[in-house]
Amino acid sequence: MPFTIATWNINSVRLRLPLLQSFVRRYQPDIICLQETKCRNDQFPEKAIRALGYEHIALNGQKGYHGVATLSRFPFIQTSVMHFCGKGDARHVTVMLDPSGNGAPAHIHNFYVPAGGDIPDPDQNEKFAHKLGFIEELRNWSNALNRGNGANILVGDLNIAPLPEDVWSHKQLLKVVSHTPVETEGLTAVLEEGGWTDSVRQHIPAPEKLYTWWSYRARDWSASDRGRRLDHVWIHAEHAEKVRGISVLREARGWDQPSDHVPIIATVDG
DNA sequence: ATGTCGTGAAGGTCACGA
Repeated sequence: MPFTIATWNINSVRLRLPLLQSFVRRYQPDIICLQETKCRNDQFPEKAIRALGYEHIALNGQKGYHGVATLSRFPFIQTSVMHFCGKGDARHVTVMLDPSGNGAPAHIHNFYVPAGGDIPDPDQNEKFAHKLGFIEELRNWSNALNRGNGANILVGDLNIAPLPEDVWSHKQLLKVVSHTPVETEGLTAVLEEGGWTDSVRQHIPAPEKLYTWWSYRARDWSASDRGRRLDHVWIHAEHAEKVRGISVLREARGWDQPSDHVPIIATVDG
């Protein structure tokens, strides 16, 4: 049986709990990977989320910033969190589950890569240095990953728009953090060396423009449409055909009190 | 392109991160 996985940078799970509830009622994903939950684990609205049908919740939160959570209708066989760049930042959680019960459990890796600040120079900007360091550690982790029998699926807000068609203007964003060559080449190296497939672009190929984030600062986000594709769904190439469909919920940017990111939903053969 | 958000600690607004 196919199952669905959503990834969504929700920009505060407590503020947007009503939005999460209406998202669930409308789309009923089996697994939801959230980023920027912005709360400690003991502040996470677990009861409300269990009431939505997600009995299994893996948390890696911290006060005020960052934070990831994976919500599931299926039980976890195992969960783990990693810390990158010698920091305690809450930017990763992996869950292992077996939706089809076929003994080949899937690993779902949920990431929130540092945004990287404004100046794209690691010598002038510690946040950009942190972002590059994080990508390097992600690459090492990905290259060393034990693949096992089941699929590995990597999702989240990677804060990098790798392709020219992943931003509203390739030329105008080459010096803007999220689309600089050192970032796009770094992320592409993680993808290629790790043997991953970019499932979103497999289903919605370039040169079609595709975005998952639009700034809050635009007067009219939809009319100006100056977006970036910062959120991703990857699967190892040998399992790529298991991803049957991808939908990027652009409409979610127009919901009341929206996140600046929209959800992506992947349908996966179990 | 500096416009808008969310959080936290104040303290009835601001600094910070995005």
